Amino acid sequence: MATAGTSETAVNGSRDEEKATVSFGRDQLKAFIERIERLEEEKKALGDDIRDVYAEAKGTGFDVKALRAIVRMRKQDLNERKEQEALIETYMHALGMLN
Amino acid sequence: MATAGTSETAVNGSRDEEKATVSFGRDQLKAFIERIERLEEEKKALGDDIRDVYAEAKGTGFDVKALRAIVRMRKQDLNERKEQEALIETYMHALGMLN
Amino acid sequence: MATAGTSETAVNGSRDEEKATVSFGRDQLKAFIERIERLEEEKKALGDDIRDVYAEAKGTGFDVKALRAIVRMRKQDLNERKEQEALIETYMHALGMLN
Amino acid sequence: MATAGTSETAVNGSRDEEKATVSFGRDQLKAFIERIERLEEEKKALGDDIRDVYAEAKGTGFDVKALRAIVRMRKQDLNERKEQEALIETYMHALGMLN
DNA sequence: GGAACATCACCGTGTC
DNA sequence: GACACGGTGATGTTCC
Repeated sequence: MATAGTSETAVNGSRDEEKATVSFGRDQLKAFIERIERLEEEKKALGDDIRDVYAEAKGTGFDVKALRAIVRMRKQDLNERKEQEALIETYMHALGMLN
Repeated sequence: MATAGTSETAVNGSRDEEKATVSFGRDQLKAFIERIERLEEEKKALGDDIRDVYAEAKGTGFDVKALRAIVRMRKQDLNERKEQEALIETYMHALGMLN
Repeated sequence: MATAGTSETAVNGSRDEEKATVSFGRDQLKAFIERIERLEEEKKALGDDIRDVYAEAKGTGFDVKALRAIVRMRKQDLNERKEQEALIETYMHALGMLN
Repeated sequence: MATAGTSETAVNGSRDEEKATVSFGRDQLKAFIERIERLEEEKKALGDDIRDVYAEAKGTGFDVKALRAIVRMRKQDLNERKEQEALIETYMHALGMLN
């Protein structure tokens, strides 16, 4: 199949058909771009909301960095977390940072 | 102000008040965490939607990498315009034309 | 003192003096910019070197994420680290993530 | 491949070989950490140098914010040029003019 | 599974 | 000295 949005000359087909195809490709492209941009705006808005919540929590005395750590850990699988911590301990031990 | 979530003994106030404060801190913490997690879920869902749109566009023959480039550039253009404006402000300030 | 690089007309002084001042300002600006850019290049190069070392370590079987954690911890003051961890534990406890 | 730093028992090989391997792992780990820390020190020193240059420029009357803006823009110009070239490649690819 | 890319969090700096 | 911003580094994701 031809790549959408390209302007390679069709071997067969009338000029009108080609024009219609190209136009359609352009409209389609525009539609996709707009859908994406719309979604990204909403996504950004949510990101801003999250920032605001952290800010609000900070305003009531919570430590943002620690909050983020909590959220991160809750997202993480328990086993993963333990494995990672064990590995770090191993390295620390090798470096004499423990004991 | 004291850091929320710590349990240092208040100089004044009954034990009950303290308990209530700690409990309230806990509830507040839960509330913040849950709000954040809720928002992050929605954000993730939007990310997935965006993915889907790209996938759909790809399915109709568009080149995803090029699409991403277009979206990126349109975003950069906006940013740059804002940056330019901010820069003009800065220069005007440096030249003593503001303030 | 006048702001360097600005072109406000000096109240006293010949046009030649002014021209010389402006030129000097320009040269000086150029010099500063170049010094900064030179230093930033070197800084970037070191950043790249660090990346390379991590990559090499990874190539010999080390876990990069854990290595980074180690480096971070060695940089951090011991007390700081403990405080942060204690705070996180407090939050985790409040959320029933411990016990 | 086994993760470096773990101490899983080798299926073959004497205990001595294993010990040697572990020790080597430790030495290797130390070496990597130290290389990284050394590089980070140098990097930090350069960061300090840059700060000093800005401070010096400020001392001779330049507006630091404006200076930073200039440096930033010059960097962006470079990046953009590279981005443009990459973009052209992408488009050519999308149009089937490459490959 | 590795490389490139986009996003995100952290930190240093400047400001008020 | 707290807040805001910009720069930088790290993480997670996508593509090959």
